[in-house]
This record gives sequence, C-alpha cells and structure tokens, in this order.
Amino acid sequence: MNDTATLTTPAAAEPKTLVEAAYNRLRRDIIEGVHAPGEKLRVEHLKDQYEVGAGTLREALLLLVTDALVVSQGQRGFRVAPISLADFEDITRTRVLLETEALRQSITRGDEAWEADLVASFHRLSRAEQKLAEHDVSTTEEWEMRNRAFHEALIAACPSRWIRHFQHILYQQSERYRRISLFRQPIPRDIHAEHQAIFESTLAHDATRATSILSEHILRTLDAVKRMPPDFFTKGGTPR
Amino acid sequence: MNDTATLTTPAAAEPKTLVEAAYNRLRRDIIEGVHAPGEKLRVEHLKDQYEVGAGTLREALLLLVTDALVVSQGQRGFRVAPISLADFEDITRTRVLLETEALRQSITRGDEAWEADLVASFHRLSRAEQKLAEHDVSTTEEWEMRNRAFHEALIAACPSRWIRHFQHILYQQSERYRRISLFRQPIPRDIHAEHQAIFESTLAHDATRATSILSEHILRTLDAVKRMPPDFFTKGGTPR
DNA sequence: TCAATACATTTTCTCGAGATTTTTTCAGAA
DNA sequence: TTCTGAAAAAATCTCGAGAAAATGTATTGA
Repeated sequence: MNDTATLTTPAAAEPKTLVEAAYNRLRRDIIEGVHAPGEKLRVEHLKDQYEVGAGTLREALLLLVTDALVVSQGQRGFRVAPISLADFEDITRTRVLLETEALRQSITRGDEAWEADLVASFHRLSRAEQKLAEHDVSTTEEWEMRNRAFHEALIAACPSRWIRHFQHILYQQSERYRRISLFRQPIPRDIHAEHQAIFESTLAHDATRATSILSEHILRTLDAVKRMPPDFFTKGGTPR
Repeated sequence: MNDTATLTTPAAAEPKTLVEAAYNRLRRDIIEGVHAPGEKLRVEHLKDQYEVGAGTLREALLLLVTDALVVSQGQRGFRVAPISLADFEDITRTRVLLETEALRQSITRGDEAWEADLVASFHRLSRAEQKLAEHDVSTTEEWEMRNRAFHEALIAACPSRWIRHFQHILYQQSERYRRISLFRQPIPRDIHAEHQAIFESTLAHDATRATSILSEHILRTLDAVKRMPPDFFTKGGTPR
C-alpha cells in the first residue's frame, strides 16, 4: 500500500520476516487477552510456542514495546503491559482529543475519494452490525475489524501523520480493554445508531456535530468499563 | 526514578544492558545529526563503532523505531528517519495541540511541589540563557537539556501519561530538526522573554494566556525552519 | 547502444550456545 | 517460627556463525 514507512507499524501489511510474523501473532494474542495483562513473557517458553529462535522472539517483543503492549524492565525480561481503570480513562480521553481534531481536519480537507472510501467502510460496518443484531456471534471478529476500519476511514483525510499514528496506537490500546472486558457481552448500546449519526454529519461536513457525537461515542465505552466489577482490574482481566 | 515503566522510554535513566547503552548512544547521534537523515544504518559497520555484537545493535535499532528516529524496511535493513518540511510542520502543530492541552491540565491540577519544580527549572534555564547571551557557545548543550527540562516541568502535573508520552516523542523529533538546522546559529529570537512570559502566566494560573504564548513559542520555530534554504531538506540536513 | 539475464558480492536475518544476572530454594541461626 | 544468607536453578542478555535475501556487476544477445 504505502512504501514510505515512516510512521506505519513495522509489519502493517503482510509479514516478510519471521520477526514481523511473530510480532503480529503476539500482538493479536495480547490484544485478545490470550496473554493476560501483567503476565510475564518468558522468551524460553514463547519461542517454542511461536516456533522461532530466542533472538527472533526477543526482537518481536521489542517491537511490541513500541505499541506499549509490552513493557521491558531492565534486566528482568518482558511483561504484558498492565491495565487499570486510570489508564483506560487516560487512553479514552486522549483518544477523544486526537480523534476529534483528526476528524475536524478530515472534514475540512477530505476530497471525493475520501468520501467514497468512507461510504464503503460504513456500509461494510453496517452489514456486520446487522448480523450482530441477529445474534450471529461468529461475526464479532469481523465487526472488530470493520469498526476499526471505519474509525480510520473517518480520519483518513487528516493530513497529520503523527495524529493518525498516535490515534492508531490508542485505538489498539482501547481495543485490548474492550476485548478483555466486554468480549462476550452482547453490545448493550445502539452502536449502529451512533455510527450512523457520526457518518451522516461527517458527510454533511458538519464538523461541530460530527466531533461532538464522536466524542460521546468514545466516552460511552469508558462508562461501560467503569461499570465493571471493582476488582476487575486488580485481577488483571478475564482470562479465557 | 519511577519504576512503573509503562510509558517511559526503555532506558530513561541509566542503561543497565548493552542494548540500552547502544540505544542511548545511537539516539544521541541521530538527534545531533551525526547520522544524517535518510542514511542507511548497516549493522555490520555500526557494531564495531558502538562496540557491541550484531544482534545487540539490531535490538537497539529496533528500539529506535519506537521513537520514529529509525525506520526499518522489511528485508532491507534500517535507515535514519528522513526529514522534510511537511514532517516538521506536522510535528510542530501536533506538539501545539498536545502541549497546550497538557499545560492547561497541568495548571488546573498542579500542586505546590509542581510549582516549586517549575520555578527551579526555569531558574536553571534562565542561567543557561544568560550565559548564551554572553556568547558562551560551550553551554549550548546544557541549554538544550534545560530547555527540555523546562518544557517537561511545565506539563509535569498533567495527569495524562499518554499525552506526556506523545509530547516526549514529538519534542525529541523537533529537537532533531532544531539541532540539524540551527545548531550553530546564534538564537535570533528573544527566547528568554518568551520563556519568562510562559513561566509567569503559568504560575499565575492564567491558562488561557499561558497556552497562547506557549503555542506561539512553539510555532515560531516552525517559521525559522521555513526560512531555511529550499534545498535544505532534499539534501538531508547539514552534515557535521 | 541498450536491455535482459546470470553471477558474485554484500547485507540482512536467523539460530543456538555461552556468560551474567535475577529469582528461587533451602539450610542454619536467632 | 521467622529471618538471614548462601547455593542452586532459571531466565535473560550477548555474541558469532550460517542461511536467506537484496544489491551490484558483468556478460550475452538483439
């Protein structure tokens, strides 16, 4: 897709090296909660599980530090980044700050190609939400992907690579929280209506309204997590 | 200093592993322009220069990808992140967005300890600027450190680790631009007056005024870089 | 002269083993 | 019983050599 890889995650497209492959698999497993928050990541064990050498796995773990999904502590190895309510609140509010600004710029600068892509990705998301409403649980994974694609399409016309880069990292973080906490719950809010409202006001170039709804949309997830049992974060999330 | 290393750069304090040591030295050299933007970073050559093994240097380079000071391209090795006017403009504007918000929160939430630290770091910066005004060029390095410390002290009371984290990365980036382009030039603007204005309005809890001046302060550097010769960025900066 | 293919060199990527460091275990003393 | 400290175990960090890939060069044919 793009070759100027200044600010794209190292292995955005398809992995060409073993490090990138291991990085992708590890990232997925961490976001999906296979490796619980705070869990120690022992190279000796993981290298067999992911079928790579020790050095290779180390490099993959180092790349995950970039995304703040893994923390490395001096001479004491690696650990899955811990979670906390305070951290999620921080992530959410910073996301609001960046994503609303990005959307504002996107609406101002977006051309027809951007609009077309946005329409397409909203359509794909709507279909997934339709299936989800019919209690077709198998499409949850697909919904996650399309939800992410929709949020990225909204701000795709924002000219700031840095804002998009930071947004990407924060979205990834919030996805981890969402999956760990709400994975199995049927989605209670009428998310589709929220998406539609964001979509329509964006297409209408109503930046004030669009950013306002997007802001509430993101913040609502925070309320949902706040309603989790109080001991949820101390226990490090729900294991599989 | 802090042990909860969730969002701190891996080797913030003193390096305890060879990887961190090499990472620190490499980062300094890139920021200071020893390795020019776009330059290819060959592991085989650099491992002798930095006196570590090949694998170790690879890991250090991977860590630098975190800071977006190095880009890795699939199977084609590492490169110093390129520079461009567009990128610097992006960095600067994003910095304004984050740093003003951080300052606003800092002013709201800051306690007496924060104020005391701020007074101290402003004092240290003032002394350095005094020496600089007396054409004592040897203190430029010290001024860089204290300028950074002052900007960090301003937002130290901002409760958002993520905003501070992103600000840290962006400051590092802009430092690279500033050093590559303006290192030898005597600083033309009356930066001390700007710093003093920011400092005083912050202490007075005048968030509107403080963020406004900070905003202009950061943007002024952009104007300075814009006045560089047009072929500056295509040539990849001024080598030593 | 130019283009295309094949070869040779360089560089990156990968792996396993040795050296340090951290963590755990366990015996002995207070 | 509880604490201390040393030895054992485990894990991390580091390094150099071999395999895979990319780049550069030369040769061949049109």
